[in-house]
Amino acid sequence: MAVDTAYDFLNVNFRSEFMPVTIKDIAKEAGVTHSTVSRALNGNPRISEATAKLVQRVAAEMGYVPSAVAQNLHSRRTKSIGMVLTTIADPFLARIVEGVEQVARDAGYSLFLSTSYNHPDKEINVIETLYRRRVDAIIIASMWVGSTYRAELSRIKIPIVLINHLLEGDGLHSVAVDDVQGARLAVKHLIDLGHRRISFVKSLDRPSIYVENRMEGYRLAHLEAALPMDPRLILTPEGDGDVERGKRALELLRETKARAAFCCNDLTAIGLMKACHELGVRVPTDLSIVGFDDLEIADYVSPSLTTIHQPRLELGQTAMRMALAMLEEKAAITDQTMRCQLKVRQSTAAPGGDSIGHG
Amino acid sequence: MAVDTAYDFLNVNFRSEFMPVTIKDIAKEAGVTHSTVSRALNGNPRISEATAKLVQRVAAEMGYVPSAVAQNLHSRRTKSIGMVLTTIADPFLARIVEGVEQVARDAGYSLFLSTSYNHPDKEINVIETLYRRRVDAIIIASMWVGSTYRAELSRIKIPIVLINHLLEGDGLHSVAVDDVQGARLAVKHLIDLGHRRISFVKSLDRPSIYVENRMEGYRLAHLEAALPMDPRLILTPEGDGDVERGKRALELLRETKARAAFCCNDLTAIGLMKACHELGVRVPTDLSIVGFDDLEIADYVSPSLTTIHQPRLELGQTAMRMALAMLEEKAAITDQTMRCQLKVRQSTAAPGGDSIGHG
DNA sequence: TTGTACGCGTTATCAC
DNA sequence: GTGATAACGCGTACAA
Repeated sequence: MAVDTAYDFLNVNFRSEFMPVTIKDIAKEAGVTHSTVSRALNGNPRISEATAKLVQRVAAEMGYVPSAVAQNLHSRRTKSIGMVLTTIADPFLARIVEGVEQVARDAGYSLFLSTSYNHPDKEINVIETLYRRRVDAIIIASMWVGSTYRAELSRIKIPIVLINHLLEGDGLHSVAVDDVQGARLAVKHLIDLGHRRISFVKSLDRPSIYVENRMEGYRLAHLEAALPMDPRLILTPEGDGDVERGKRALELLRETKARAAFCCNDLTAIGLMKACHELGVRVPTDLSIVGFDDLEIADYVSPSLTTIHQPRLELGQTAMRMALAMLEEKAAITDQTMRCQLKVRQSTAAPGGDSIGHG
Repeated sequence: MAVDTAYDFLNVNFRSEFMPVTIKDIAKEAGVTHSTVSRALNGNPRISEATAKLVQRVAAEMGYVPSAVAQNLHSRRTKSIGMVLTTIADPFLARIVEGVEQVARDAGYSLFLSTSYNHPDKEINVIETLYRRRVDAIIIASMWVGSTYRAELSRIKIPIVLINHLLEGDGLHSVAVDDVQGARLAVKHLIDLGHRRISFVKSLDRPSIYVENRMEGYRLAHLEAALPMDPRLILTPEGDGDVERGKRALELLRETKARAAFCCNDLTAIGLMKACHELGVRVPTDLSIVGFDDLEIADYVSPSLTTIHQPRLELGQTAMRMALAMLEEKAAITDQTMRCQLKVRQSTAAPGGDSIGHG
């Protein structure tokens, strides 16, 4: 491997095949000092045209690539930001990451990605690791941290931005979607269609803050329409994963005589739709279904799913921009909350015919 | 901001609120040298119990977190690996990333993620950036690099693993799925069901190597069954995105009198299914459909999609293990190719009734 | 057992 | 214009 193994033991003038070229190597080759090399490569004006050219040529020939590690040590900035998520495979998060990455890259930042798998201990662990690596800021799109580890978080002396997890104070900032408004939109849509018995299908995959907020939206929509709420319409199916719970929801639904269901998220809605297909319940004729999230998949299923659009890409972009603003110590940063949008597709319609309870 | 602004101009004994604690700070506080601190914190045995305890206590009190940057500079290893993908939002890639991340994390490595958006220049750019950051290895699940930039790649003197892009020689290694075998499985399944006119729906989102291989599997399956191939059955729908092209495929299919379609990937298949639903073509009664990839979504649509399972998680895990092996300079690394599996679901059945061309 | 000195690869501040 | 030299934060031979 070594080019010069004979002098290996001297640990001098020695280059292994895998050791990157350094400015010292270039200096030796070009017959100048390493500081001259540094200047030549960084376009320092007070340097002779000749040596500049020479150094640059030698550097290119030797395939020199500067070490960001060394630069970071000096500048005390890594130009990298850490992102923690529950899991990358979550289609909801993927698009958020994309937004973060876009803005980060345009600003010259790289992205450290790590997952916590919804395990609180792992999550705080991951954050510590990111801090060791001296990322300039951390963006968290994970569920536990905010609520469980505020004390630990306050020890981390770098900007932290939480996504979809509003928290006030302590220098923690966040960007989130307005769940209440979104849910209200969804339920209002069903009410406008003429539905009067609308079920709310809860999901348990995410912490209750979501469910609570969306439930609140459900309540407000009823209030506005002066529609009474029946607690029996609030469903909490058991099962492994959102889709499975969505499937299970159909049995529960049959007993409620509801003709419309607002599901806590798209995956739950899709599970419910699948159960409908298998048991011959027609969507939307027999049952109207609304989801929440607007995953890509919502447009792929048949019938396509009416749902609440979360600006996920923008969520990520905004979070990263907020982190950048904090790094530049701009004016006071204010938490952002973004509005949702109703996407009417094919899974909702006016009620007609018999209820599924008697179908 | 500064704790001690009065001495700011001296640039000595000065700690800003955002400067992380260093071992020197601890040393000063504990009345020892920084090397003693280093030893105490790293569990060096030859150090007095008393000072060890003291240093550790002070370190904890000051909230010391070692700088990986400085450690890396010394060890010349960053314990991080870089991963480049076309886009994070691709559900196919997401699961691969998950596999990589799992193995990486268990081995104490962090993951740098960057995207190339299928833009060759951006891709080589991204790789250079990763190399500057001195990642220990690079894993590429992107399409262009291997074919277009072999010369540039050979300059990067760290282990590189390609996913789903077999390339021989030059120290480049790869792990890939056996597309030919997978496609063969898919088409054989349709033939076994009794189909004799099977369409192959191409997709253009990915480089031709995939299409070629899957086409080859299609050919082999026909050969084995002594079934003649009709070139008119090879469809290349135009459109923006796999799903859209899948939809467009239906018009083309109607002219072929085919009763079965093997789609190049799941998204194309799902587009086709959607078009079928909209135009009243029954799946699988009128048309059997097989996809390729086994995305999560394949199980969510109705009817669920018969497809070829790619071990995506394992693909990522294997790639990362291969990178680790190369880092440890184990015995010669051999490229891996993994087998696919047929997942029979609801979108395929024996042909019956009229063809969709006359429906 | 602990302190001193040096190196890791860069940048920056001095001199000359 | 260029060469020493220090510094960034940490680890570690060597000396004491």
